[in-house]
Amino acid sequence: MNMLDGLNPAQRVAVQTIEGPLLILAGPGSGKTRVITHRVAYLVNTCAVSPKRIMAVTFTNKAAREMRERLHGLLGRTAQDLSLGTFHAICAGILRREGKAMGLTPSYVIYDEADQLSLIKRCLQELNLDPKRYAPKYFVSGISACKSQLIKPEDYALCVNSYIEELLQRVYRHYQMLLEQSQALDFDDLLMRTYHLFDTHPEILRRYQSRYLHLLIDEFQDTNATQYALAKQMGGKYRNICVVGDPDQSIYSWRYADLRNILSFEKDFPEARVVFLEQNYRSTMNILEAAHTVVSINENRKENRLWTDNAAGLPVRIAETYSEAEEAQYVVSEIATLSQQGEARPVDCAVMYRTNAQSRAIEEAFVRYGLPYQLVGSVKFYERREVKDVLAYLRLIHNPYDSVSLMRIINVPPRNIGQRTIDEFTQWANSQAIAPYTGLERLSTDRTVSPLSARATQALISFYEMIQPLVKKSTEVNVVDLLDTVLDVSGYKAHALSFADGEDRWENILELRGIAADHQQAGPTESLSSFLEAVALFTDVDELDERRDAVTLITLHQAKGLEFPVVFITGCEDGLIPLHWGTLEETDLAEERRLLFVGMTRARHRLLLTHARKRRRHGKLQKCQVSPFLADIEKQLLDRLAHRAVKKRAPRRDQPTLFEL
DNA sequence: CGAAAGGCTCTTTTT
DNA sequence: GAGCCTTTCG
Repeated sequence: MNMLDGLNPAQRVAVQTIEGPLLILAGPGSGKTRVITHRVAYLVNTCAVSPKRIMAVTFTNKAAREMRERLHGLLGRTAQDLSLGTFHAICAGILRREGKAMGLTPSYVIYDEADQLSLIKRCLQELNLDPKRYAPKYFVSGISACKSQLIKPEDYALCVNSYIEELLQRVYRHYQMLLEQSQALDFDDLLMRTYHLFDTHPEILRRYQSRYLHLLIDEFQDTNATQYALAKQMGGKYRNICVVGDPDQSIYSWRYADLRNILSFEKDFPEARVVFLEQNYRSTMNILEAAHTVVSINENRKENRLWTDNAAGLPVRIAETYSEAEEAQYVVSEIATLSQQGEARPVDCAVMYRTNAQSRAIEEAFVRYGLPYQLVGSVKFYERREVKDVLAYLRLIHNPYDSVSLMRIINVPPRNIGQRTIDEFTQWANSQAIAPYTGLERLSTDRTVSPLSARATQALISFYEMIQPLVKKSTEVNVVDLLDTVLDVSGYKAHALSFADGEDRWENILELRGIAADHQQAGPTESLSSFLEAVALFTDVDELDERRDAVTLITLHQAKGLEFPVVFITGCEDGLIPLHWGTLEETDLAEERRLLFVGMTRARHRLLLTHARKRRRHGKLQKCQVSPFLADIEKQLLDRLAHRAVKKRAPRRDQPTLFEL
């Protein structure tokens, strides 16, 4: 099969330019995915490059999985040999194999944001800082900012300018110390520590550099400085680095993605070739024009003028509603009508919003109408209490130094280890400069060292004596058996079931058990490891099920990379799009425009933008104005529906409510 | 010492 | 409106 079939000239150049650095600027709907997969297939089939020598980096796990599936179709079994995943997943693997060189155990655990937050709180406590005065979240994001730019605590010490920065420096240093003690890495560490591993161990870097003949990075506009530095390291030998992205779709600067990466790629690699993919195959001309207007207002853009052969299509609709409830009704009734008329099935439709909080009203309307829907990532599975608890047991068993997990479950279910006991115990462990688990170990060998009452000491020792045999067992049995034993021995099963919603909790635990069952390939330790790693890096977009005939409810951010025949963007109001909150931080209007651009360009045939006059926010009813971003769109592209007209289309809810806004 | 109830604050986007 | 923390009660 010829890998160039069905590609336009620009796409062919993007596939065939395999020597040296290459920048592919790919607008929305320009066949980017096709180009990337065909490029990899071209390298393997036509240029005889071994799949083992190709690394492709995607933004989400889902994108990685889909790419592997497509490549499996083009290449067959050998697609398994490609290194394909997110930066985080790839780095997690490298550190699993090579971390020993810098004192990292292969059973290290990955801390998610909740774990980070709880560790930060512990830092504040140990540094005698009042968490009410200094928001823990501030430190989480400050540390993340540092790590995204390869700034270590000692580097940061050099550029401290204010008291709060001084505090950040101290918290950062302490936090890193605790992470190390816990043999744990946060998301940013996965990247930063891989960079430092390569930086301090040239022999390891050389191995990876020599292995990867070709490097391909997707969604390059949303990479941070650390990720770019990693790419330069790994591609340093052959310089066959191909980056794909679109500056207009950069929407993660709040996560410290750095647009400069893509804007200055040509300066960093003067020999780079640049390919523009400007033909859009996805959207109607009206949709494309309207979306372009929104983003074209931005200054300092790299103009990428999209065009399409598609028909003008329907005008973009802007509909005003009275309240968010009416907005939701309108959306649902429009979808119901389209569905009845056979114009679109529910699965063809997506409802997008800026904040997750908005999904609630929409969801209610779907329930009321009995229309099937699929909510992406709102009640996050891996954030459920019971799921986190059970995972904490497994993590602790896998890596007993993991102090966050230990603290989480030491008294869950209740086993008479109260806050006071915990505080005194931690203080004692800290004074001995040992990890909490080591402290438990010591107490059990010699309880006379205990600073606590005999009763408290006994409770701690009992906990240790429950966990320790499980640690041994974890190297002998598979994940599912281990999980079953944990649920039994710890009393967690009974604990979960004892709640009013116990059945639901147990269901979730069983679901987790099912996921664990998928990881039983290798030996016990490896499968536990791979299960915990997969779980840590999993995100909610990953579970979007395209086979169900249901409407997708999704945030604008999560919608990146997806497409739907019919798209609703709700809450197109000043304050929501663009989002602005208290006085704390400034709104990046350019990024807000890009976000709306991303949302609009997800639509193939129909695009409907809705805004409400009144909306509940922060528990208060607020008056809302239409988003200023819509003002510049030319009138002939639009079909404006005033509130009165909307009301006729959106029949009243079939159940009476107490308060009509 | 631990559990339950009430008061408090804070509300963006996610690997 | 929700989750977190503190207070109160057992």
